[in-house]
Amino acid sequence: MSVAKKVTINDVALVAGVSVSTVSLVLSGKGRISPATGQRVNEAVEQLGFVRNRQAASLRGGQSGVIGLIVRDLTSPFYAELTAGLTEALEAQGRMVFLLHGGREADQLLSRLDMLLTQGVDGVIIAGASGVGSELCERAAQKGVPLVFASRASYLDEADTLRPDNMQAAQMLTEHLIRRGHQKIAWLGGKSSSLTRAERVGGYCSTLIKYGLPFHSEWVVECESSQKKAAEAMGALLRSNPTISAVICYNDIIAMGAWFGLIRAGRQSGEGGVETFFDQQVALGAFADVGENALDDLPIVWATTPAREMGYTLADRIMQRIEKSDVQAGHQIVSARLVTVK
Amino acid sequence: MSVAKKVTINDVALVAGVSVSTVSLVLSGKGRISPATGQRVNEAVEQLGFVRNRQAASLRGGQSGVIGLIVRDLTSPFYAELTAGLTEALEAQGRMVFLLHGGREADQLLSRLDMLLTQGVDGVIIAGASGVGSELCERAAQKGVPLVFASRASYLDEADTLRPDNMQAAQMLTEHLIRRGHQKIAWLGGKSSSLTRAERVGGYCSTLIKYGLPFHSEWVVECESSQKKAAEAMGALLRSNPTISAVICYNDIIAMGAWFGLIRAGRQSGEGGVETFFDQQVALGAFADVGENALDDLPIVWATTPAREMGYTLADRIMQRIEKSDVQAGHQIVSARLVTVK
DNA sequence: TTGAAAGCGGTACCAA
DNA sequence: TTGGTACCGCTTTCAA
Repeated sequence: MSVAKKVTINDVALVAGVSVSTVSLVLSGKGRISPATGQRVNEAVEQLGFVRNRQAASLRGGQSGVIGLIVRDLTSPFYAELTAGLTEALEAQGRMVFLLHGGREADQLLSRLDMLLTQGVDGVIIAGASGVGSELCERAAQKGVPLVFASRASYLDEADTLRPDNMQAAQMLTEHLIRRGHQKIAWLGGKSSSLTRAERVGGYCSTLIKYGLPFHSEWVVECESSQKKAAEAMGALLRSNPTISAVICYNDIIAMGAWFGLIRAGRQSGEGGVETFFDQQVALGAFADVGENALDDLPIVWATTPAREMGYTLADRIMQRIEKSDVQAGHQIVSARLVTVK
Repeated sequence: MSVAKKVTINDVALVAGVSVSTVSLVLSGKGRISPATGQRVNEAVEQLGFVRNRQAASLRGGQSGVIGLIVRDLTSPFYAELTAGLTEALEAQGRMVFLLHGGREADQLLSRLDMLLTQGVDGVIIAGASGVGSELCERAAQKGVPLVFASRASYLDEADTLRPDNMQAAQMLTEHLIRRGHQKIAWLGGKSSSLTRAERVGGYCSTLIKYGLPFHSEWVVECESSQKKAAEAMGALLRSNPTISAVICYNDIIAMGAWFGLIRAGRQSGEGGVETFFDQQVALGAFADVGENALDDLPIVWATTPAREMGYTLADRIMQRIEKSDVQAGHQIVSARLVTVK
């Protein structure tokens, strides 16, 4: 099959017996065109199988209908879900996203941004940046392209930012356990360099204090995200602090590991609250990026970050910025939900 | 900060004291330009902070440097990884990816393809399509845009396709268990409607037969991807077939569930081979989408599908198709690897 | 080696 | 309500 000669508005105009400007007007729905003409044009479009070339369209001045997205790590379920949400929302509006995976370093990010600017995007979203905002903002502003950041923790001060409410999530989780009767609640997982973790630990800590419960720094255990390591750390924690009755896990992997640790220690988790089991059994709470509905065999209370909704919200936000250039940059926070596996 | 007037090649030409054509030549490295002129132009570019508008560039005839990618489900680790690999490879060449998430229905997919064609992409990749190829191929061919499919199983006959070698993966896994001394090997998980599963079960089955081992249809258990369900199914399976000494799990969730099932049945898995444990313990093998290095606490043999490599391969393939239009469409298969957690 | 000018496919302003 | 036409930013002959 040979490549068909591309059909342009000129062809359409010719077939419809009108001028190119008329075709353009019909296409964009602007200007008042008579129904009859509109009809004729549309028929010609149909007949010729014409598809409008957006590159050319945006060249003259219009929008490209394209949003650039730079993601740090698409492999992480959180960002995958966020990306899915964003593209879904944008596609529903007939827009598209350019996907780039961003480097960690500022200049890498800058070069990615330039690629997007080069392509004439209407707006840019950077997901998972960490405190390298000002140059980027400047560059984008220079081009008149709105820039929005999305991340897991609050890094940037000066920019338009969307992020999950890690503190609230941790508070919710902690409070849930407290309501269940737990008083000695420990923390397992995450690296101390993680800002997300810092915020979560903050929420955990503040809730303990709020309820007048003890907060020991030895009860906050660092641990890399490996089941094996988590299981070991769990064992060690319980051995040195046998009275701990609940543990909050930094993520799903830690949670699985913690559970294995419990099994080995013969202290399987139960959702039953401390009053029934005294402190024989240990309850588990954990953070999850997405609805971990597959992990349904563990009696764990999950605090899920609504990554998909964040994607939707991002779509709204960037479109606002694009349409009304006077929208103030600011921070926006998305709340977590509690999910109890039954 | 006010939006700086965009700088074009005209500005550059003006500053450098040359014509726009010269600037264009310098930019694209074509035509023989004197070092001195090149120097001057580059300085002007630097000074003005000029970035070339690719839209305009591709409008005139060149390539856009953009590949369209339609993914069925970015949320699945397999496709997330594949997407990451693809964008990584493409970005390294200065190209970019348009990301769309594709619907299941043929016409949805077709409209997505049109969006991409509208934007003037150089090529299109559809990941996770299932047997709706011909119209799509036609449409793309009409526009002269190469189209490549990537999926988890072999659906399409007529198109350029890349997919993992599910059979080989299953054969490898099964053979590994057989070499370990297992003779009664069961299968757990997946829905019978899944083509991927069908291929894997085929590999499992053929290997059993090849080694003269028994193949019972009751040993092939369907199960949805839930830990709880998998644990229950595992228990039931072992109760009615106590001599089974190894189980191959359809994915990581099933594997975790299966392991819980083993624990409850007191038949924890070991990698030790049947000769040591007789059939007291049950060995576990499983398929995983990515290197599940986080799942390091279970003695499970994993067959991992190299999703990332598939992304790289896809990048190569589409670029070949773009550069040499005479490349024959065909099927390409990517092998799995065995990973033993130590 | 460099410059002038004609597009690429549309849009948008101004006339008609 | 339509048509004419000057662009958008860049590439690419064709001359100079």
